[in-house]
Amino acid sequence: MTRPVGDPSFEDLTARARIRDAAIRLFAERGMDGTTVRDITQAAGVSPGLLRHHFGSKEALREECDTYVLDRMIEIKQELVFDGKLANPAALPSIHPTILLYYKYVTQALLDGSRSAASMFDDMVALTEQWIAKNAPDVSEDHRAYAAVMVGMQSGMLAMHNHVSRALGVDVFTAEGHLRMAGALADFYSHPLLDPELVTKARRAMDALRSSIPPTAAGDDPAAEGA
Amino acid sequence: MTRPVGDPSFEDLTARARIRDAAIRLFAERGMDGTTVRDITQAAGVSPGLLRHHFGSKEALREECDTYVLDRMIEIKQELVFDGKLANPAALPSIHPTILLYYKYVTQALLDGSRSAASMFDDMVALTEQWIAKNAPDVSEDHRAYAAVMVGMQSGMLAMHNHVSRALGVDVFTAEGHLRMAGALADFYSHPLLDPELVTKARRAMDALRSSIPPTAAGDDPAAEGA
DNA sequence: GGTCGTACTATACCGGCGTATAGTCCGCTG
DNA sequence: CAGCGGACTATACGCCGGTATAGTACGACC
Repeated sequence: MTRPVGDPSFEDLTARARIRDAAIRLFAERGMDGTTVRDITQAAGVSPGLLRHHFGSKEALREECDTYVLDRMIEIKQELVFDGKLANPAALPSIHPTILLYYKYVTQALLDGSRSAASMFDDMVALTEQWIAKNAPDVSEDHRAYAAVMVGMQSGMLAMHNHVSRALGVDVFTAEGHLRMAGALADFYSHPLLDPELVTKARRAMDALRSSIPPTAAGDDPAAEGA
Repeated sequence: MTRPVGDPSFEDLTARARIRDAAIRLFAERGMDGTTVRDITQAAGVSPGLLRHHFGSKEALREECDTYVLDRMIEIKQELVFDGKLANPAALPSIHPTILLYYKYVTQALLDGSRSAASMFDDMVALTEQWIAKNAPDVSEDHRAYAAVMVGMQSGMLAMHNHVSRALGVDVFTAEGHLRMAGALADFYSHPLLDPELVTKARRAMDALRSSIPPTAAGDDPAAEGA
């Protein structure tokens, strides 16, 4: 009831920090819209008014959580790189369990339309594109699309974490589940699944289609939804 | 204002069908929680009460939309396979633009926690697992995880469609954008990105970690959120 | 032609939401 | 000790969500 705090550093168990931490956890779990101000303050053990007093609004709190989580993430990663504790980022969560929560948070933030998370996404795409250009330029002719798809798939898989977890029988946001997922991911990256010839044949068919498609398409187009 | 209908088959422009179609479009666009009953009925050009009259509740409407979309999807795919119009499912959207809307819908349904969509996900994982066991058993030792990750990545990437689209400069839910995405995806499947030796080395490090991890982990664990 | 069922509207209800405001407690400073 | 400011609570306001209900228009059937 009265908020079980784990191991907060001493000067950080102020009510303000408790609200922020509760918000991060709840935003990560249920998303921004799925979390009410009252949920947060109840989890933090304070009154709803205090949230407004400290943060002004729910939106402002969200932005503060965004920057906080993002800062902490790069902080943790740099720290680990400094200590040289690991070469493989996939193994990171098993060392620093809090980062799994942050992964979850950022994933949700992407779905919720957070601008900070979106720009982080863009940064990752840019970095991936550079990495490909330098280390594996032959994997695709369209480096940009390749990078975007890769980042989108990785973050998207986390967005589907409950379904993936259900299929796996393990929560991918636990160290154990995350490792299993990372293992499959490694296989994915290292072994070609499809025959390249078959793919180029398919691509040729796609190219043929591309020229012959009607200009209209679905999506947010208000027309063109048939029965 | 009064609902621009595209090309509904005649007996299907009943108000009931209009409500369903509007709901499908709005659910796909904004998700279940982001769409209000009044939004739907306004888009369908009817009064809010009529939704309740025909469907009973918003939740019941959602379920009907779910089954409708899923049925239509397999119907369309079977039809296309029957006609032999294509061998490559990635090119499908350019032929049948409505299916892009359905893709979007199912993706959102997965995020919204729809049971029908979840069981569709499970089916796809099972099918993928079988396919791998038969056609590419050497890509991984953990066929289940590989299949789950693969399906999760594909559907998840669509969940991140706005971010991927932003990075690409094209909406991936248009025929043009979808083709570009599919192209990158094909590269992804056909060319190994990482050196297998490097991966097996990383995997060995992961195995070492797996035995030495603390039993606790983040996620929905109420404790263990540090400062 | 009366009645009955169905499609449909108008409007009200109730709860939960984010937010605003008034007020209390309390440690610090002059 | 007076008072002042920040942390914090209690409570209320306005809005909007899904839902419920009463009522209307109209075609079908006996």
